[in-house]
Amino acid sequence: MINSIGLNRSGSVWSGDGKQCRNEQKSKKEAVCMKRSCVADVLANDSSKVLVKGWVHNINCVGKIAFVHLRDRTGIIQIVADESMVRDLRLEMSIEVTGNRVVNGKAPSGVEIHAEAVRILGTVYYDMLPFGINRKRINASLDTQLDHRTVSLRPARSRAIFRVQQEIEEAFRSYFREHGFTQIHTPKIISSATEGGSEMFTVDFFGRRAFLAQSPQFYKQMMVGAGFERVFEIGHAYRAELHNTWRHLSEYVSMDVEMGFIESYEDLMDIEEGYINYLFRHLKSACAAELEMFGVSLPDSVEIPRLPLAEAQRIVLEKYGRRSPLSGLDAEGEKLFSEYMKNEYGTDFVFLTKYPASKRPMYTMPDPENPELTQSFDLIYKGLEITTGSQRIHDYEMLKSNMEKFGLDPENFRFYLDSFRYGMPPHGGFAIGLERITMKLLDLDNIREATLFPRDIKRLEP
RNA sequence: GGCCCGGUAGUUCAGUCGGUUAGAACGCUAGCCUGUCACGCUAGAGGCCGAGGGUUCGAGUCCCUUCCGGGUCGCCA
Repeated sequence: MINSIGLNRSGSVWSGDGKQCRNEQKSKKEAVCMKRSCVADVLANDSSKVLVKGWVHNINCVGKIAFVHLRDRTGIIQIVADESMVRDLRLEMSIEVTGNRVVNGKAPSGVEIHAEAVRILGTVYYDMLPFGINRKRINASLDTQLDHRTVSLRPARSRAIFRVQQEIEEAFRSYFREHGFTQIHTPKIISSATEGGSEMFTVDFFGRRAFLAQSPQFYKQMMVGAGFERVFEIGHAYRAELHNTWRHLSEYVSMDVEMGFIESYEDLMDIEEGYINYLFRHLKSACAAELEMFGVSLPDSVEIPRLPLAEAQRIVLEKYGRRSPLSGLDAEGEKLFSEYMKNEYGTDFVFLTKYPASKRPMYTMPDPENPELTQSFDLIYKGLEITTGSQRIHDYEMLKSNMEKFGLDPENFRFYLDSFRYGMPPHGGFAIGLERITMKLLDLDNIREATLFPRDIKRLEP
């Protein structure tokens, strides 16, 4: 049943001739008493009269009959109303609608609401939306979308990325807790560089020079030594590097792991491989709809090949004629090598091991067979490095002399080094870039899509 | 930061050899249309061509500077 009701700017309901009429008063009263239903519930559950709240996703008038698509966090439903009832609606207003739930094959989702009353809850103040968001894809550049983040996140597809990201984090937390790890939070304002120093943000800390942590490295190692044995942290890391690429952020979420009493760095790869398998199982049940939205199907189990970096470099050179830098593979090399692994072994993942000592931080354990190399690894996923890890040096004297070998003054790392004087066990760890794994899992083109408010060399707002 | 490419309507883009009043699609506004779902039809509004300087009778178009964006390298998750 469709009534002729107009709306004034303040959002109250009036009849067409300006007199508030009894029926509408009644339905407004009902709206106040009724409990709000989410769109997904209305679609799923059989109930005659409903109250829904959400945003105006689309308005489409055919003669005197109006089709308004209302979007809330759970979905989109079609509202059918008289054209006069929705005359004052504009896209993206927040509204509430009371009406009758009707099963109708002609409705996009099979169910629609025949409106009795429409009320504006939150009006809009724009001449023009910055870009359309009610089509299959947003037709605006990523940069434009990021400038208007509260608009670009509105389509379900945009928000689905962060639902998946939440579950990646959730799986990380539950997997490592199940394996005896303790979640920690370490300081982000720190006094010294962990691995270099040039790429850190400086902070004025009450007149002293401080830095934003580029990694929780020192502190997570110290917590292994402090008796936790196994720790993990999910927190921001900061990099002041002067690059602007699809895979870099100045502020990103690092999922860090550090594990004591290991036999070798193989233990670290074992546990990370376990996490990847756990994660995929978790996502398949927790995010089935989101994965489908992105056309992603995950394997039931993943076995990750491990091979030395030098071997990968040789393959990239021999198969693709591309020379690699000493430090590893460049972006193109990582892509080519991932292609090779996909074709030869049918896997999206590969552990590259034994990076050269000169290209790894001073705390990395050298390879006993070749001191030029290290007990280290990267995890490459779909052509992108998503993890760096290694066994660490746990002997005080060895660590101290390695610092000197790297041209660093051990005095500058006193607080870190001192913690190695009290029986530090053999240990190691790794970190997974949360936005990177999210991006690759959903086959996104740019890491900024997997970040609510990305920070990069050019972007400090919003 | 180095190198390469770009910046034209709200958005995404076209714009020939430097030459009249700068175009399209979507979006927006008004009107018509009772089952739309990329609705349809008619009309309309919307531009300091990123900014600044230069060459020229004349610059969206050529040159310089600068800002912004895309790619890439070193580095990294």
